[in-house]
Amino acid sequence: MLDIKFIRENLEVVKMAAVKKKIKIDLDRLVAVDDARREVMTALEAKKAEQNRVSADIIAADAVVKSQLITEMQALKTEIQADEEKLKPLMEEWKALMLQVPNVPDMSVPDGESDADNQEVKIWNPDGSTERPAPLPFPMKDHVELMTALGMVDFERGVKVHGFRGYFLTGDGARLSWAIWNYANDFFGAKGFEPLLGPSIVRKSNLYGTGHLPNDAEDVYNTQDDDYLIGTSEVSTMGFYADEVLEQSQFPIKFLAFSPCYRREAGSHGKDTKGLIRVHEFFKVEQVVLCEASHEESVRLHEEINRNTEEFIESLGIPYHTVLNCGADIGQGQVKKYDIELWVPGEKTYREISSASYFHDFQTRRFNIRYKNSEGVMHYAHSLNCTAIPTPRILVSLVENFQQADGSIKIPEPLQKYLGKTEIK
RNA sequence: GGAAGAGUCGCAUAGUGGUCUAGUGCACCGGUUUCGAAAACCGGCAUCGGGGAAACUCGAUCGAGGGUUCAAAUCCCUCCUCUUCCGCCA
Repeated sequence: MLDIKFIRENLEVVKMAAVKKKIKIDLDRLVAVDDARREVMTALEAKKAEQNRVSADIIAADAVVKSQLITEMQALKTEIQADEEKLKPLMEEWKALMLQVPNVPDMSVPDGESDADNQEVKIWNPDGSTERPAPLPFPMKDHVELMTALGMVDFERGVKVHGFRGYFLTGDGARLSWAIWNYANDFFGAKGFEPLLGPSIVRKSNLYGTGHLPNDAEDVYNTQDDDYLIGTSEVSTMGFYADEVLEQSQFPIKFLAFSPCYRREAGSHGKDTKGLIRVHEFFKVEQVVLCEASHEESVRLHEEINRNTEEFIESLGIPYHTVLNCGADIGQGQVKKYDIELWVPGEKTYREISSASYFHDFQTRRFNIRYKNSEGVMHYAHSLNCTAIPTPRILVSLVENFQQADGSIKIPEPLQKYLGKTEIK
């Protein structure tokens, strides 16, 4: 949500933002509706002021004058009701349009038509080279073959129980997941993140707050009670402080949230039909940050949380690159986004593992999360988030990159103590 | 799932149709006093929206949304949340 005042005063900037993000919205219509809304509101408020004034007279008046005034007010009431009826459809259209307005992307966000236009800003390899990794020096297996052979995953029974994209993690697949979660908790905990386990069934309002609704409705599961399953713990974590006034001294607030994540993956039925890359239900450890309303602070923390995840991946020794997402590949509320993508030898390409975004006050306006600064002035906080680690997707790169010629998997050093062994075979 | 009670400004509370421009206490901020502090006293102290250069002004907000009324914190309806009790349950 942007401030209507900002939209009116910077209309061309917001129009450019919509073009850059490939979002279709009629901003001239919004301004016209806002004009009409203001006009009706001004007339309505003048009538209410009159009503309030005469109300005071009615109390003091004698019986004759009183009944006369009441008759007058009955007529005024009809007019007020008529204005309110006029205002209703205007407000509905106004709100619907306001929910569509994109946040303005940062100057540094490149133009582009799709994720193919994201800019690679970094390539990292354990050996220090900055080239794409070479093929493995032996006939390699993909993660489906590897993990099935090692009893780490059971797709057949997963599909039997859940259907398309169903899976069970079994044996060392499950153990490795626990090891990753525990390692992530320690790793990010050492960076000042406070663990948070919250609801994964939430009220609709939280998805409007994060910006997942109204635009991504088809990708979200809901329940017969009109509650929704979260696609990321960002949703419930942002809701944590909804409608609250925080202290500036609390900032930056850093949560490490962990939750199951549910995504319908509508519109991607044909993609990634095998394996653990794209599933309906997964788990994710997520960095969620609230800070003071300062662009510089948002930028600083954005770089920081993205770097946190890079460091986590580096500690595991998995080749990755980082991309700066282009305008078409960043969400409605996001100002700027980096994706970290891990090398998947079986596909000879990088696959997204993490997404770091900042929103300025786009989300906190919708959630009504504010704080008083040192001068006692109320501000909306800024919000950011970045994936710490998703499972099981991380397993794909992990097992494929660490596979040995004999089909066993070497375990990265930091995970060994959490898993209790140095290899899976 | 059932029953009863409750939701008022950061906190605690008053307020059963018009004198509520929502009172009071605490907390907080400024001042007087003091060597300094405490206490006391004086003053300030919600948010959002419209108009205005500003002083200011108008409106909205008493959990949310509707309704009754000339007029609603107050009456009615629906919903949400919390508390207590019963039932069920990990």
